[in-house]
Amino acid sequence: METHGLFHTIHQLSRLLTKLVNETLQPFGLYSAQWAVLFVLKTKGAMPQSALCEYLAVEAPPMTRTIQRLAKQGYIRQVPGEDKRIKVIHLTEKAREAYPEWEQAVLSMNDRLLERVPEEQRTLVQLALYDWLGKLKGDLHE
Amino acid sequence: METHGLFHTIHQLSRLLTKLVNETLQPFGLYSAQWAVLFVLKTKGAMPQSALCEYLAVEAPPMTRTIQRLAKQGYIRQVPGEDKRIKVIHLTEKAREAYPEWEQAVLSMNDRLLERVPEEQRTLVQLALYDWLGKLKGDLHE
DNA sequence: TCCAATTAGTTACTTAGGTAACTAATTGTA
DNA sequence: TACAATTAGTTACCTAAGTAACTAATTGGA
Repeated sequence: METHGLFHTIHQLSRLLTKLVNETLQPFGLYSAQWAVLFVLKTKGAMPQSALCEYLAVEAPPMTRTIQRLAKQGYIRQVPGEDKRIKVIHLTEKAREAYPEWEQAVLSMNDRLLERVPEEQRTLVQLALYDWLGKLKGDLHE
Repeated sequence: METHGLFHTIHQLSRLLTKLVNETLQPFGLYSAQWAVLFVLKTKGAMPQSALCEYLAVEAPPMTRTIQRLAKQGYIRQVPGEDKRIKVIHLTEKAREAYPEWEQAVLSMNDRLLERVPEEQRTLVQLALYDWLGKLKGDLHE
């Protein structure tokens, strides 16, 4: 198991986790990319679209699409900022009402996914990956 | 940094790694999904398309597409098996000739990506993730 | 033996992400 | 101040992976 093994494992994990979250959210008509946005808005409050991109480390075009779908579903509002280029994204009342149910489903799924990983190991892996990601992103901008 | 953090980190890593490999392979007109197939064929030898799917943990339709593109580029041949449903995928001579150059580029990129991660930590994370992935896949089939 | 069930692969359509090229608004500078 | 450069967001088109529904070949059971 050399470098290929690690990369392949990460890709597989990423795909599998997305798939399981999608299954969890299916009853609510949501997909993982939409959930990520809703979660950030609920946790951090309303923010410009560009801030959502930065926070989720996603380029602008996919964010535009996700935002547009959420708007169509009535879960967010796009409020023009005083800088007229900016769209500030707000959760709607409809989203705030439904949110606890979504969150409950996702959190209990997450717990189920992680219950087989010992707490200590989990933290260790998390820190190591986070650190590695940071270094990689740092390398890119130099 | 709770469960969301870990999942988000894994997704970001996966996307970033794919992106960097794609950049590495761009001069050769290859993409990461194609490289994965070429690597397996070179390492394990010719095999049916279904075996490639299983090995790379990818569903049949994306594999069909990748195979078709590789065939169009002249890097693989699809040889009908004695069971006429099966297509056995072989590397062509053209692919074998170019392979060392591809491999050199990818391996040196991989080394560069991992050079900032201490050897010991790397092994530890690799084993932990591999173990976790195995448990998750096990849970699915029960 | 013959027909139902399974298997290998394909086709059509979906989510999710990326880059390049664009528009409109704003900022900075000669 | 006027115009160039930058920024926010969109549009068009790309890779990559997924599901559902299909065809063709093979296997197994009544």
